[in-house]
Amino acid sequence: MSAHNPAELAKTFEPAGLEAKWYAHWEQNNLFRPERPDAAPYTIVNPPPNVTGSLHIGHALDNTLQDVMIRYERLRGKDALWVVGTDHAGIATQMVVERQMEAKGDKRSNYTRQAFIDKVWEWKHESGGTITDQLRRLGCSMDWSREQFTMDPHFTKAVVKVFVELHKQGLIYRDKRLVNWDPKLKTAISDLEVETRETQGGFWHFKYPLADGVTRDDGLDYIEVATTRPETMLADMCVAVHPEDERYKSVIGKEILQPLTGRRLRVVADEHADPELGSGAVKITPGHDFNDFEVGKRAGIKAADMLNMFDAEAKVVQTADGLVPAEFVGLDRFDARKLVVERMKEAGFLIPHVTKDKEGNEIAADFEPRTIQTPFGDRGGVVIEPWLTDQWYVDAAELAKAPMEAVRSGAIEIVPKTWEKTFFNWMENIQPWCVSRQLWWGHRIPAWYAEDGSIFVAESEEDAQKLAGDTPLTRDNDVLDTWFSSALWPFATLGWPEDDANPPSSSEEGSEGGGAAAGGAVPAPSSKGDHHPPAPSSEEEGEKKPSLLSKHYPNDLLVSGFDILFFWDARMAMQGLHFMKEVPWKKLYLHGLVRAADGQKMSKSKGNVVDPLLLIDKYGADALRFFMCAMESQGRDVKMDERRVEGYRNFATKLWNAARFCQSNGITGSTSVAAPAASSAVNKWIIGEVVETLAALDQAMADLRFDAAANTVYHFVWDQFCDWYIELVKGNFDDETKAVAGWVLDQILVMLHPFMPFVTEELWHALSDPTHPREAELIVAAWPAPDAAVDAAAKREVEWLIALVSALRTAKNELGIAPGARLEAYLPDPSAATRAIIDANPAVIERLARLTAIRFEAAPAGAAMQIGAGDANLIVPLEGVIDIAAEKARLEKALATSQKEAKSLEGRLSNASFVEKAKPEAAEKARADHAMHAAEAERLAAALKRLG
RNA sequence: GGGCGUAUAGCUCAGUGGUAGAGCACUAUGUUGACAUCGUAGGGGUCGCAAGUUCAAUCCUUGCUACGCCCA
Repeated sequence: MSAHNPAELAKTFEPAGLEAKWYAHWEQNNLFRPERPDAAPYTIVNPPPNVTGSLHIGHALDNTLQDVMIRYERLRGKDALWVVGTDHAGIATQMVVERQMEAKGDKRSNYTRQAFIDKVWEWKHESGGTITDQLRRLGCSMDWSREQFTMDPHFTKAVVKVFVELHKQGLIYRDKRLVNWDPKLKTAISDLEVETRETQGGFWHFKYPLADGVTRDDGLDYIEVATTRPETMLADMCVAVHPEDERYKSVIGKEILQPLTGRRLRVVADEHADPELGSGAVKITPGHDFNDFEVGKRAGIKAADMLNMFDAEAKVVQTADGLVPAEFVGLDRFDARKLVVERMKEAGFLIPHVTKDKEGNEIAADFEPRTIQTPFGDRGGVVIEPWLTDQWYVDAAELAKAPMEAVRSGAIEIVPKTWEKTFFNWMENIQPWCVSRQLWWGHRIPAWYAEDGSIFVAESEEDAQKLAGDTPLTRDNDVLDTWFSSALWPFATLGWPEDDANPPSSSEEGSEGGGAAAGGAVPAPSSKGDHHPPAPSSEEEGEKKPSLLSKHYPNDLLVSGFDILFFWDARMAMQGLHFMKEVPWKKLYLHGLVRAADGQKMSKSKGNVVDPLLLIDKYGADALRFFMCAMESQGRDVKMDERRVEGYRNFATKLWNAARFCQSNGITGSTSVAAPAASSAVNKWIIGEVVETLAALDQAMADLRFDAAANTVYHFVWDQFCDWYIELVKGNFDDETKAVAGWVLDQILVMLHPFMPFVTEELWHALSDPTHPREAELIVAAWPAPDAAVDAAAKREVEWLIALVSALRTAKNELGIAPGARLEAYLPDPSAATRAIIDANPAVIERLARLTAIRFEAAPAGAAMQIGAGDANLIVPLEGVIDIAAEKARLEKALATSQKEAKSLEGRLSNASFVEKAKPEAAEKARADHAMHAAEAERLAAALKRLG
């Protein structure tokens, strides 16, 4: 059915051309999601990349793993849906557009809100598709016909509904509290968006004089306080001491006269003050410090009364009591810090930090140097200012209950399991989630305010107005945290809240590209084999199809980096369970980071980023994908190793050449899913190897062991099929062998397809039998169902031949005999089985073992080498050919090895407690191994003796 | 300070209660009806350190050391 004629394969495998060709073919023919209404669903939603983003190496890992799963399940006959889309990424996108404006000397404030938003949409239409094109280059088989965007109208509807519902349930509320304020971006951010970094700062000590002539028990008329942020003293409201601290007990309740502002600060007792730390007394600025906020509240100060000394850019403003000296107003926070210290020092209230130099002289400094844990905004990169504002909060602790239960009960399985602890640790200590952002780009909060300050939350302005009566309303200016909307991804992308079978899509091309494309009658492979998972019983004619949402929610799997476990995964679990009453996905697979070759985190500033697109250009997408899978063992970061990518490109070439060789021998693709009938041992053997490989592969996939899966196929293709099967059958392409080889090659292509989709699809068509063309593209072919068993006798036979050939090659190599030298062997008294093998395989013995004959009689006297294979010991006369000393050395070395092994096992077997306590199978194996090594040693000793 | 993870061949990594494997690199070599992006053969590891459990520990337990990550 392919338009691509099977033609003779080119001598070299060139990935670039065939990648573009096949991707376009798949997408145009709707093969990423063929119509399979009756098949069991399999669903993954893609972590939506930022619309501003471009493909980085982490995306390559994350999406490769998902594509492998989707292609695997599609091949297994499922209705595999991989939802794709992009995230509107509030801050990031707004920053990109603002930066563009800045470059033109323009700025956001030159525009109305709506005009700016129009500009962002303009940008999105022009440049927002970069990453989706790049995902295509990686070969990702997403359902592009339903591409989503978190600012799509249907998505907005879902976001609004969620907000209104949660508000109704009291799970979203407005509160005045300290938030993490980013003074550069001028917005609140959530605690997760704050990055704590160590900075070099200082610890300043000050005298805070007691007011009204009060003195402490020790006679001092001041309290010493220390701070890392002296500027905040402009908004100090009290001084806290520990209630049990004897030094200060007598002054609790008395007042301090703050030297700079002249504000009277009460001395309060609070356990937050640590007597062991510094002087044991702390100045309290409830409006600008999270700890102080709590102390202030305990001291009876209401949030509304807490003094604020900063504006949105963290410049000093006058406090409500008007006590900030005029010279400070308008200063940046760091300039204010300098001036505060200066003025305090001038007034004699700075207590210098005294150290001694080498000579013992005292040196006084203004402050004690200290490493400070400083909060930075992860987007803006500036120091976060705790700021007292009204914001919207989600009661995360309440929403966290269901996800925790789901993980506990196993309804959500976290893979690898080690992440469970981290998940619980965060969920159990979760804080209210600040979801309002002071931005223009995003989902505007559906809340309206009356003039008296009362709030109306509703799905539309109309509804809000109904609630409010005829008071004029103004809408909340803020938008929601981007993660608030992406938390709805697993169900809002499937049509919630409409729950329509054909939910809206944002893709303009969607309706044309999707559906039953012309000629797209792709057979559902589930009809081809009985190994497929049972499909749900087909609907009655005319009965309504199950909706997309009901069919594909819960999703089967989510694949994400562990770095977004809290940001995204946990929040999806919260919203999914709350609104759908079911888990968003059954399994959560967390992978690590892709690190640079030296183990460092990749970052633009370090300049060590590896561009996956360049790797694709250089080695092909298949090689990069295979690398990602082969390196993805659970629980470890992937270290970038370009040479390994190269190695997997070589692997693709190897397969290519093997296919080319088969093709040139008249081998074509198979028409049967079941293995062809085979009579020869070699053919029976390779069929059995397919059966074993398939079982190992399926197990690895079930375990989500991508490394094991990739390595299983790799070794089968290279070590079994190329190195031995092809070599064993060379020169003997009878009809049975052609059929078996063609079938095996087909199984290889199918098993490898999830990992290397491009080269396998190309070969699939290249090998198509012109008289029986392929029914379908490989991407929608049937997963192997050999319907065959491992033939133990054939396996023994082929393994014996392999052992013989290997032993001969090794011996020749070690004795310096030309590998191609044709020799003659003697095997007196062969076992019946061995003799049968030899009799049945003259061609192999002649061509691979390079033996002109094996004579079942005693060898003539003279120099000879000894070749062991299984129970047989062949004597290969080498009169005049070899150096006797070399052969002796070789045998002695082998003898030593065998004796060492035998001795070690003998020691174990003669240990009474081993025999008594070891597992029977362990003892049995030890006995068998011992017998084997002992016999080998005996054989080698005899051989040595013959050499004299 | 709390939590998690990692330490196995020169490098990147698998793995198992019965004394270790892969890819790359390295050494030697190039004969057979695809493949030098290849073939053939080979060398290479007291499985971080110490103690314990066990007939037996690279694997289990504890401690230590080093590195990494997350949280406070």
